Amino acid sequence: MKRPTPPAAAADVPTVFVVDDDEELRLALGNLFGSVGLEVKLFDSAASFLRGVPQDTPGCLVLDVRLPGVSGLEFQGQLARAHAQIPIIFMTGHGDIPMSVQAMKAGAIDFLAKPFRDQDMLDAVTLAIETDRTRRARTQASSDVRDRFETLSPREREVMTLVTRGLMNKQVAGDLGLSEITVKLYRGQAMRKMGAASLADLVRMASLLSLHGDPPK
Amino acid sequence: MKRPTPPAAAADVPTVFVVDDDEELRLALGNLFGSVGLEVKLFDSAASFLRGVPQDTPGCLVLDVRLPGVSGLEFQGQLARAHAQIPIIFMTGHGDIPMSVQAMKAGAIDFLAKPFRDQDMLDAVTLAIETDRTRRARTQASSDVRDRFETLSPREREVMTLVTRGLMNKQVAGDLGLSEITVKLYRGQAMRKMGAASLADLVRMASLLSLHGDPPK
DNA sequence: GTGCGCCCTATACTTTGGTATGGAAGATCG
DNA sequence: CGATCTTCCATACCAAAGTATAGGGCGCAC
Repeated sequence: MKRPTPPAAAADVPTVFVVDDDEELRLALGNLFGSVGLEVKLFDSAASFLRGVPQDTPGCLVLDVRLPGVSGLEFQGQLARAHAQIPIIFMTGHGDIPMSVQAMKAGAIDFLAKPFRDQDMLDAVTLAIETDRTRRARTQASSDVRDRFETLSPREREVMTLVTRGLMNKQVAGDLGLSEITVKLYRGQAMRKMGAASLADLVRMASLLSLHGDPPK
Repeated sequence: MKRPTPPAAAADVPTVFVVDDDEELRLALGNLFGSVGLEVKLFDSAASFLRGVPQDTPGCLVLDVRLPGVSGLEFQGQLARAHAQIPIIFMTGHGDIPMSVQAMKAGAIDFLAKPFRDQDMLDAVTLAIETDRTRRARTQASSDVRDRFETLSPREREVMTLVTRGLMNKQVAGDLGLSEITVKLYRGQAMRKMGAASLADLVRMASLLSLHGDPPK
């Protein structure tokens, strides 16, 4: 199994991660977010952020575009490639339009030019955290199902796939070269292991797992 | 019924709609898009675009931010409110970062500062058209299902809802105060009218219709 | 080897699902 | 008023799904 079921029950209080090499601004942002009751962690570079945040804490990232080492935009790309889906809010002192557009295309929540108004930053962070919360809820729901699916034996998986496609037991049997009674057996086991109370449930799980195609977008 | 089933078979050749008050640029863009085999229509204002494009032609909108009358950004908002989901590519000569960010947040495909490279514009348009094509395919698939769902009688709809939720016929009967045989009757009729070959199909249609909740995002 | 899990089947039986046919009551519309 | 639609039920019957019990063969790990 991948996820150790109780993943250390990561503190689910949302945290704002600030990455900026300007200490003064860092502290100012720390105060700003602290003043509205948010948890904050400050970093002076992308590298130290990576070092300091191995766990999967919910929250968002407030990132300066110009950083020592990799730029903010490059860092965004790295995170994306690593499938780290933390919402990002950019700040910049010397940005231009193409830069902001690139960041937004890559999924940034916002892109603020310095100096920005405190309220704009707070609004962006609020939205980012809400976004992260929603995404996490969805992700976990589907990964629960995925975990259960992985406990199925190969045959059980095949049967589940065909059954949720709408085939009758005898058709599944034909396709897999089995007898109908065997299909019934695996079908029942799949239902039990997946925790599906009905075929309808199982079909929805199959959808979540994209067993047939991705249409549900 | 809403959609008259055969909706005049709208020409499905993608069209680039250009809205800019600078005639010189309009013509240049017309040539550019024409040279790669795209259909193009040119407009000098948002109003004339609205007048000239009542149908739902697939394609994308290349829009100047600064326009006579409403601004490009306002126009984007208007289209969104009117549920016109045509992908938009902005152009601007005097834009700034907040402007571009606002446009991107509102779903613009790209935001190009003038002067831009022809290739950048073509890339953006290609992506926009692909986006529109995908969205249309999805939309139509679900609206077909929706049309069929509307031909169901109220009872048939109720039965379909409960059945696809995973209830057994007898449970549905109990919930609705019917006899089981009646439920079977409506269930069968619903399947036929919806064109579902199996319960699994029906469940997927129910998902598309959000009969139980929106989870599938 | 012994145990265990997966794979597969069979017999036997119950419960659901699904269809067909027929009939009855109320609503709506031309 | 008759046509049509929706709603509802019954009887009858068959197909499919689901469960239980009992087996045998295979591969892997202890």
